[in-house]
Amino acid sequence: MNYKIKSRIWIEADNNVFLGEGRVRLLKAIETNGSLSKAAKSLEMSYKKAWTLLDAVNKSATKPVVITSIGGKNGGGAKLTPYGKSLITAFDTINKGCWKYLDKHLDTINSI
Amino acid sequence: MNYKIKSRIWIEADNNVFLGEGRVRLLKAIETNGSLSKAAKSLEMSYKKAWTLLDAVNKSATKPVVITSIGGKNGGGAKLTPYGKSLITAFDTINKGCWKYLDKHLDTINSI
DNA sequence: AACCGTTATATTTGTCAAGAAATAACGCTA
DNA sequence: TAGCGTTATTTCTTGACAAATATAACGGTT
Repeated sequence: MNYKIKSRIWIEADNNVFLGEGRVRLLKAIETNGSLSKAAKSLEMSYKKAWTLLDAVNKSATKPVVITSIGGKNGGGAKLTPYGKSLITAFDTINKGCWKYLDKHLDTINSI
Repeated sequence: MNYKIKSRIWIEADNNVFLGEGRVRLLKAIETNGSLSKAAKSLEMSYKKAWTLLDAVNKSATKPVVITSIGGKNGGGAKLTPYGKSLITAFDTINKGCWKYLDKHLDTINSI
């Protein structure tokens, strides 16, 4: 049997979790749907859970990541800032690089 | 403020977690103490939790990792096999390399 | 002013995992 | 055979986290 190496990476700010895989997934869904409630639905997650995650992201970020608005033509919405989009890209790049590194070193384990 | 990137890696066998940071810490304590109960005490962990962890490791390993014995001169004990020792070393090496990789790419985040 | 689809928030309920405690089994020693 | 220090296992409790529910607030539209 062969082993597999898995990993989780996350970004902390001031000892609080700022961005992780789940939060990035949520940000991507917000970008796609333009609204927090639709994003939550698309991820089969409760609105409250999504809201709590997003709140945590916004509270620990150094610059705005998502802009939300209440009321108006379509009831409101949520939109990523350019900073938010850059964060997603950077996170994904680093994460994929990490997987690649681990894949490269898997034989260290399997050949013991 | 600067962000930090953190990570967790673990090894899976057949879709079950086999080795992670906590289990490696336990294996190291077993190596040091020669007994599971003493290892648990040194990590301020209940004996049962330690036993459950070790049981999971032994069940998903392809070769014996720890040999335990009941009764006898000193009541029994737990001892790492050479395979177990090699696993610890390999895990630590890969883990440190992963941290190094992430450190190297942290500025990607901080410079956005 | 009533309505709609949002964001925002509090409260309650349910679930699951960690922890504690108790007990059995084992094999050497004296 | 009684005692000792282990490993091994079951049962019960507790506490934290997840989920569900309810409600308020907002600002355009009709």
